[in-house]
Amino acid sequence: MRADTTDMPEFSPRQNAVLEQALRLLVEGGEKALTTSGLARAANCSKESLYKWFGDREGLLAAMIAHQAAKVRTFERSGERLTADLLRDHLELFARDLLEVLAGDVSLALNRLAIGQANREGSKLGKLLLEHGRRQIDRRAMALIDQGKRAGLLRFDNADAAYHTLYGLVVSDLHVRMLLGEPGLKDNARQAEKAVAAFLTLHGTQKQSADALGVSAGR
Amino acid sequence: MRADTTDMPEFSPRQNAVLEQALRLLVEGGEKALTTSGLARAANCSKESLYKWFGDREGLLAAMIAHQAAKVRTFERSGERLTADLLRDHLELFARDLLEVLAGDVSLALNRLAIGQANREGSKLGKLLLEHGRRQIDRRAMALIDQGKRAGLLRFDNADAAYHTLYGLVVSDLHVRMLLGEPGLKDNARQAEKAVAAFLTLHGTQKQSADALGVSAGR
DNA sequence: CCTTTTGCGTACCGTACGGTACGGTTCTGC
DNA sequence: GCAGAACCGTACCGTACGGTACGCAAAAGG
Repeated sequence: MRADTTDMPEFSPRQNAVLEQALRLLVEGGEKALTTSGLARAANCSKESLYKWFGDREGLLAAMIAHQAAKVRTFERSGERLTADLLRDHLELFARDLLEVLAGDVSLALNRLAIGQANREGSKLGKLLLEHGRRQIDRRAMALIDQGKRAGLLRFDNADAAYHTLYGLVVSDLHVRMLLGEPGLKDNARQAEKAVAAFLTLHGTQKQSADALGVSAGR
Repeated sequence: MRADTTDMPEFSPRQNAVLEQALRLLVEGGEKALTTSGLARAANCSKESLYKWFGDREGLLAAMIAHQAAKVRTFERSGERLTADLLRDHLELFARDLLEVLAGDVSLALNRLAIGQANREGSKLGKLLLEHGRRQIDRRAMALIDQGKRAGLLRFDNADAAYHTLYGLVVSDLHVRMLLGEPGLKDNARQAEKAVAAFLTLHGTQKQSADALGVSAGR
């Protein structure tokens, strides 16, 4: 067992197919639909193999999280020079991607699963989900924010706090609402626009037009 | 059965005591610890009584939410004239209260319960929790924000959007993180300060000192 | 005083889960 | 071609849950 750098356990293709079925069951029917017998039936494998591969049920859940995290890769092309417009575009793209990811079926199902399991102490699922699922998108945003500061387009003391501000402006309580079963937004792009405009008002160095802040036509 | 105005079912004292025990079990051991047998044993009542009072398990959960919501009452003293400083104080008090409520044991446990149950269709728990648990605090904030606008201290198009902005600035992703098992903030008051400062920068009519925005010492 | 209601404690039932064991089959390495 | 591993399908076990039924004590009501 190596250090915790970037060693994905990387399951076999067969195991990945099984994990895919597991995710499907979880998305379709929630935690109660994800039983060992049901998964074995759906994936055409034996329960014995499940226990051999993943240890026990919690190991299976952890493997599902790792498997899903491995699928979501975020590109990091940060070569170009930043202008104010470019920064805004990238921030809005990030915001849209964030909203899309959070509203995804699999993401919601896994978060519900981990949250439902987060009461008793020995539940590493929550931590696992935060680390694996969030690290990618966090790093992308932090890189973008840092770049904006180095380019003189953003100002802040604490990059972490600035990122949390951006996150809050973009997501607000939408994530929890969706986790509780409410439908998502009708227009992610509009929400992204307004959130980024507010963020630039707070942390941008250039005067903002404040158009998208609240002085536009109907809601 | 009347209209859905404000008619709490209002359980008997005995039933309230049972619901209190149910909440205790839920907080201590999560959903899996809240079994009918366990509750009957803990509350010194019979399973038959449980089913007679609450119908079935979901009815019990709904009753728990209603019972908890009935305990959290928010005061609405809105007589005094608002000044800028007073508005800021009230906003910060609201933010601190919001953070405190969200971080509460019972709130977290009930949210985890409803979220874990929110996958399959027939789960009214999520909606119930949002309506009962959120309505009080939402109305308090909306009243405050409206008052601020009427006093000429705030400007915005859409009070709802402005409230969501405030909520996002205060809470960010903290709620989800706590639901996943992370510990809460060390200093709610500081977070409330910074969030309200940012909110006033966005929607206040007076120049903000920007002191608490990010140019202060330490993280 | 007697009757009716309410509710406690316990036992019970059907079901479904997590986890294990076993026989038979396919795949793999030599 | 053959031995051994991997694996599938199924059966099995213990347990624990949701929900129901029953017997009996205590309170409510007349």
